[in-house]
Amino acid sequence: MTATRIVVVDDQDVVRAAFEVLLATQPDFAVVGSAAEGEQAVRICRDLRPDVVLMDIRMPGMDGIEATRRLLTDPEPPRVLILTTFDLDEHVYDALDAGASGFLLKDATAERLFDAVRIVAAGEALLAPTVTRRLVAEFARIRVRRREPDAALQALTTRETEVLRLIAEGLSNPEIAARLVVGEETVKSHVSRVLAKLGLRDRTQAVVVAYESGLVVPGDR
Amino acid sequence: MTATRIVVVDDQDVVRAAFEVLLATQPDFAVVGSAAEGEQAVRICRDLRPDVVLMDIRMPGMDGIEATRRLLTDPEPPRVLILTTFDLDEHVYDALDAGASGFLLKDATAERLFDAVRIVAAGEALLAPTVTRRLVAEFARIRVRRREPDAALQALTTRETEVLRLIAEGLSNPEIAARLVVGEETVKSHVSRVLAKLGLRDRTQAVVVAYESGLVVPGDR
DNA sequence: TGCGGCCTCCCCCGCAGGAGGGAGGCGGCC
DNA sequence: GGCCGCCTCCCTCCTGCGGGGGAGGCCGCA
Repeated sequence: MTATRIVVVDDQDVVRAAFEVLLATQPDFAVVGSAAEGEQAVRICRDLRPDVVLMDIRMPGMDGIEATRRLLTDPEPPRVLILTTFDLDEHVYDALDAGASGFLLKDATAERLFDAVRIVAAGEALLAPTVTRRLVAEFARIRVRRREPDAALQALTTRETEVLRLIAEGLSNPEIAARLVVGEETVKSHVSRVLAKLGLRDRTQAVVVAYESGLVVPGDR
Repeated sequence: MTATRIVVVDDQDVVRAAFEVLLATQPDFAVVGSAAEGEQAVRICRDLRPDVVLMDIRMPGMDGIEATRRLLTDPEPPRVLILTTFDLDEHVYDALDAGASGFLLKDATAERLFDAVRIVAAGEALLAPTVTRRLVAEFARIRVRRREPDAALQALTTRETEVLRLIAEGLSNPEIAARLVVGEETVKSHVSRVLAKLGLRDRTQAVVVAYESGLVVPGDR
């Protein structure tokens, strides 16, 4: 098996050199190039086609996030391993969005760095636990909501739920009546019962409940 | 530095034995125990206090997900590395939710397994790229919406946006007036201008726009 | 200096929408 | 058979909201 081809991107010469030396101690790694800035990194990777790019975020000129985004547009992009000083860095999510495969704190041990590069090169993703926790938390939030709308909504009849959903589309009573092909009076009594059952004052609050309960999900229309 | 203490949980004796032998080849690993089922795994971990648990998902009796959940209730829980046969396994998200630190395909190479254990032991999280991609995609969906609500909303002044946000909380005009410490008439004119600028008929539609545009995100309250 | 945008407050008007009743038809369940 | 829940429709009352004006004060910009 051939060595993992690596490019190091960091604006600080010392840091860059340190990583290069460190990585060179591993027989299965080959540092094929380096860059001090995003624009340069993109150009170099286009030529050298590394397997993994160690990418600093904060750099003069094009930053690591944008560089990552550019790199990922390539049909056969390298894996990008982001190096951050603080793992709570705001940019972490932007980097994920840009397509980074992982994060590593700059103060990680050499062994950790080696493991990380190998993991990322193999196509896995590596995340700091705090990041994962937040990601998972966000994700769990969506899923939980998606499977069980909300206790209170269970009290509604199918027709009432239907009406609530239409309210949450911003329809007026006459419009809902037209949509359901019933009289407006009918709609009004449905609406009244929905509000009563949910303990709400007006249809505006009903819309809020519809969204917050997960009965209606943004973007589903 | 002491060896990483590992417990292997898998209902198939052969698999369990294979992992034990494999892990034993590494000087920095120490397999301290194993279990064939969730209940047993929880009990064993309580006594042996391993650093990492290699956990199969599908098992008779208590499955890996539930076992993970139980293990994580411990004040100083072990890191759980889930072993799946297919990384598209439905349970992946449940496992993340339960607190697993990572996933590994059972057909991974020995080196990958070793790296994975070390990574997880160090407190990082390891995810298969497909899982990460889906997680990040979900997450990005939320964020994208969060940073750039919508073109039309840009036309609103800060005060108008503020009012829209309060409308989207289900507040009436008098309530908004109280909240902003201004007259109700003021609120009415703000509301009117919001509706006019966004081309809406009533506040109900304004709530819909607030959610659909991402100005307001379900669960943020 | 004047202009324009924003926030503030005020007026009148019309109406959709919500409260609070009642009532009939239909289906399922006991 | 009788009861009950759901869907349907009807009535009155009235208030909250939105439309359509106007107006004054403040600030930033030209």
